[in-house]
Amino acid sequence: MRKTTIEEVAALARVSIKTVSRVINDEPNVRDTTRLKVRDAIDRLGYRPDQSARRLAGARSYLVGLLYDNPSASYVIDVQSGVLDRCRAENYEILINPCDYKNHALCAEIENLVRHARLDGLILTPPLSDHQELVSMLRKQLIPFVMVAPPNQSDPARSVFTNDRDVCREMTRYLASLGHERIGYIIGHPDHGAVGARYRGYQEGLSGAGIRFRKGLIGQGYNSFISGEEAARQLLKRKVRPTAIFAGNDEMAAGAMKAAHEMGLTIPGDLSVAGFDDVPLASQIWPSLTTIRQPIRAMSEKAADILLNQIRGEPVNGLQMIPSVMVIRDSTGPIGG
Amino acid sequence: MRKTTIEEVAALARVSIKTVSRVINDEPNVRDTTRLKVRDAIDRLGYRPDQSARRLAGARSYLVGLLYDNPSASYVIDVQSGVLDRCRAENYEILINPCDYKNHALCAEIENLVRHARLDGLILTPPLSDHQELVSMLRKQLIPFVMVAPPNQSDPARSVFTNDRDVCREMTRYLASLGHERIGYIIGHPDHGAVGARYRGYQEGLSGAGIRFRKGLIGQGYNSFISGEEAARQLLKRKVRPTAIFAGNDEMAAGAMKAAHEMGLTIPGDLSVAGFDDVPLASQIWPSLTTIRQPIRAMSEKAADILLNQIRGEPVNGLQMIPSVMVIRDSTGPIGG
DNA sequence: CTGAAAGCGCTAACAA
DNA sequence: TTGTTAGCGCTTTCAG
Repeated sequence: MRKTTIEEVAALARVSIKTVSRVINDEPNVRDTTRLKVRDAIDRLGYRPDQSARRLAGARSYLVGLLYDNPSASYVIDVQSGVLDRCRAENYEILINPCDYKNHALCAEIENLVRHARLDGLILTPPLSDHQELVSMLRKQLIPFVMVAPPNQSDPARSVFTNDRDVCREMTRYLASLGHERIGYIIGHPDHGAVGARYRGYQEGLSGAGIRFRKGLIGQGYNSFISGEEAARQLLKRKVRPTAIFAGNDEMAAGAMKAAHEMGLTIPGDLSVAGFDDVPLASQIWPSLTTIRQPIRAMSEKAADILLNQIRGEPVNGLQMIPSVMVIRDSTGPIGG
Repeated sequence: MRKTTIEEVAALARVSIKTVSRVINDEPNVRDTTRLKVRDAIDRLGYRPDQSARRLAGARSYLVGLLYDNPSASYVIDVQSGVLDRCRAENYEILINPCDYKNHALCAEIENLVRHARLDGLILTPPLSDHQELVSMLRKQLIPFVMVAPPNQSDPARSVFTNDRDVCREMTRYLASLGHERIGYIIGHPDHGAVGARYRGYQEGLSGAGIRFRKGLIGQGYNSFISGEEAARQLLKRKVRPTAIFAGNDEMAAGAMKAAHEMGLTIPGDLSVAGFDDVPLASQIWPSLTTIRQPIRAMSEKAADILLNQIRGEPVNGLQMIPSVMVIRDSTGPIGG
């Protein structure tokens, strides 16, 4: 069974192929009755336009690139499925493209990729959304793009945010409400844009609860398990050790838990631990991790929406913010509990 | 800067476009000197053929589909990156396609996908490699495909294996060598083909160590954390409880660890636990999990190789087996240790 | 509002 | 061993 082509649709609908093309592309200047007739023929034949032919003939490629350099597999999978859903629904394909954000030639490579694969647009996820050089290049080249969780709100029309800061403030206050006063914090990788917002949320949470900020309770991590473990070990070795540790992501929180275990501390009895992201790990360690669920899938769907609109030249509505929510599990509890 | 086309290459090399086409496609019947001349022109111009045009004109699409329905994000990401590497190197693109293996219309959908996207071939990962209906459909339709870790060796030319059974035997004997005699086993999801081989390896390991197989030490899981937790809880409630538990994957092993912790058992003091896969979780829980590292990336690269060869009609060499290896960490130790 | 004709950049026959 | 000529299925002019 051969694929049905635009000609067969045109024949069945008794119009020219150009009219069919107009209908396919939602172009104006087609009488409603004609449009209906064509739509009907399309349905009856199960016709779907050939992407290669459209790409070759037209200006658009119906292809968007998805750029990522994220060590968290579950993050990437969530982003992919969100974007896939949206794009397939609109007959766009996605080109997944793992990157190395430290690669000095990254900009050139991406520019090349866009040109060669004729990408209609790009979706950037952290830490690529934080890559200033890349972002300015795209702006300069007028390449449509959208950023998931960029570090600031300077380009809201091309961004999807979550409320890192608010929810971190909330988490800190929650820990305080359990009686904790020495609440440590492990900062994430400095190259990661959301890191600042989360840290600020923590600080605000402290002051909101009337707790003094202490530099000595802050550790620097790099988003990895091992970095969290090391940072926590330092914090826990102090004379006045924290009774709670809030880490900038779940991997570091898990590392902190390991450090605590190895030092003979029980969780949450001697130490409460909280993370951020709600990766699968969070519910698979013991005790299960109190954390913050980031709406990754919803954010990526929204990002795809924005990008497709942008590509079509349609207006993009206001600030896109999808809230993260706290998930309280077993790794946090009342002080001395 | 417009993209350079085959015509410009032909002009520079002073040959016809057909000759350039022959060189691009590694076709025979081109004099070596001509081939060199053309290659040189291609390099000088930085020419790369337009995929859409090739797809439209030719029989091949330079597109392969990657099918998966796997809850483990790290597994999928590893497969993707292995396949991507190989395919991009050969100028093939991949179409990632999450599936639902329980969907009754799956076969029809895949058939449709192949036809509509004009896929040159398909890579199946578990549990899709175990989907008999799908596999026979592909065979019948003469659609090139390759299976990662299929349930049996009935079609070695289209398969990449690992030595599940051998390495599970080895792990079981390792546990026995630590003094364990009551070694429990949690079976994975029955729909998953590798499950049988792993279980058999366990049984062989027992008899190899001179330990009697006891039905009462076997639990049925479904590859998920929670199923492992429940199965382990049953096993540990028995009057003569196991001193070691070997689970068919890491998630279930983590679930078993949770059950043990909640029952007040220490690991590995009271209970040794081992898993399979070496997902990131394995090194991020406490104590870190003794497990078996599956060479997912290497297997998928090999799978891509096999598929591309098959597509080109080149011969496929013998049985492809890439061994898994044991990774001993802290969740296993001498009995009563 | 609709249609005819000219490509997009390449591969597939077929000729030479 | 090489070149010529038709398309592949669609979008884009440009004319009606």
